[in-house]
Amino acid sequence: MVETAGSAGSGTPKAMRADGRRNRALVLDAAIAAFAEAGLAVPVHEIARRAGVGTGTVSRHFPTKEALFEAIVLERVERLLTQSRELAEKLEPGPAFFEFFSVWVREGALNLGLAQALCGVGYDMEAAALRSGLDFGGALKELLAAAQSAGSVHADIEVGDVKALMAGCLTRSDADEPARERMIRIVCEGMRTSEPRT
Amino acid sequence: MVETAGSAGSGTPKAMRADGRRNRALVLDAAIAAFAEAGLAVPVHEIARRAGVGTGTVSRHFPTKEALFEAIVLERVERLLTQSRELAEKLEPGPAFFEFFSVWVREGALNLGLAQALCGVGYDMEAAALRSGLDFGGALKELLAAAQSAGSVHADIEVGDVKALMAGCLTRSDADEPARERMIRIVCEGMRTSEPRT
DNA sequence: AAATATACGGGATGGCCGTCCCGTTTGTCG
DNA sequence: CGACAAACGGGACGGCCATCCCGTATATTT
Repeated sequence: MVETAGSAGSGTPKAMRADGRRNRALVLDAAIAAFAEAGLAVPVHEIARRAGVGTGTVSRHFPTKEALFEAIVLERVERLLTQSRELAEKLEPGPAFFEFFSVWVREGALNLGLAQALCGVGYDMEAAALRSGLDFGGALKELLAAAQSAGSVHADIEVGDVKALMAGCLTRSDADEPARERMIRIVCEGMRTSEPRT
Repeated sequence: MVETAGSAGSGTPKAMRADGRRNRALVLDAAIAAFAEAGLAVPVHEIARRAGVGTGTVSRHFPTKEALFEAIVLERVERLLTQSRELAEKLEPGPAFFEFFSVWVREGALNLGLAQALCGVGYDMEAAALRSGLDFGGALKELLAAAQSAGSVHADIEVGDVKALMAGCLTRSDADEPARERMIRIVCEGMRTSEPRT
């Protein structure tokens, strides 16, 4: 299940009806599952069906399909950004950067919707995130710069390169877990200045 | 411009009218440009408009949008496969493999349609190619196996990994040429057993 | 328990797009 | 030059889908 409160946490505007909260949560859960499996392409109709509600109920809680998608994706982005901040504190710059990369790929791989958001397929996640005060690009930029200053990552690599390769590791239909790890390793080794090779 | 003949080169079934050939070529050219820019998402109407013909003319020459897309993509795939066969003869296994990878990425980067075909976005290029006797997967597999036998590429890497990473280097909206080369280098270095670093 | 606002469902609406059709035009051959 | 088939154009059709609307059902309040 998911948080049961109203959309924006600005006070309690009026107190929601109980079935309202319940259905909202049902829709969110159904949407999370549906988007994870089929990405943005899933019809709203289908989400409503899964949630066991009418399409009107979906529309009322989330005015557009994009709004629903965004609510879900941004929540996940926020969690991952928090995680990345912790990484930056606990680890050396190099490992922090590589771990950040791996975490995002692993998470995105379980979630077609997030992967599409990261790849910018039909939805500009970064812009939406920025609108909500979540600076994905900035976080990546900092970790990359630190890792480069520490000499762990080739100096000529740019943020966009990393994002694209991240997306690359996600754009795979038959991604079983070992395959994903191999791809992560390939890209990380390619970015690394020295080569430990496991 | 493009080849002006009828679809399958099996003899001359009936002799096409001159305007027929001309319009067919116009449609192909327009479609090549449109698919390269916008990928499969481009509406057939738009292709017709660009070609300066009616939508009916497009439909008549190519019964479905997919058929048109396929005609274009497979022609390019064929050329690239020929090129890859030449690489396999002229170069050592390792360099041949890396060059193959680079060539496909460079080519695909100029062509959103081809990139989508490679990534399997809404169209299974490999299956279509196989139907036409073009074995993309097989060619890649051979080059990879040879490079691995020669010890140039990590032994645990699989064909699917390479395809996915190839796709990854293509899934980038803001791909200027140096960025593309950086990504190619990153991935190739990551796959390579020893690390020359330029 | 009655009153009222809130939420529900799912059909109606409108837009987009691929494909097909048919009245009209035009190239080709005798 | 005349006749005929080939090709054209673009409107019609049908399917898909997001969004909106409104009569009905129900939670909440007094």
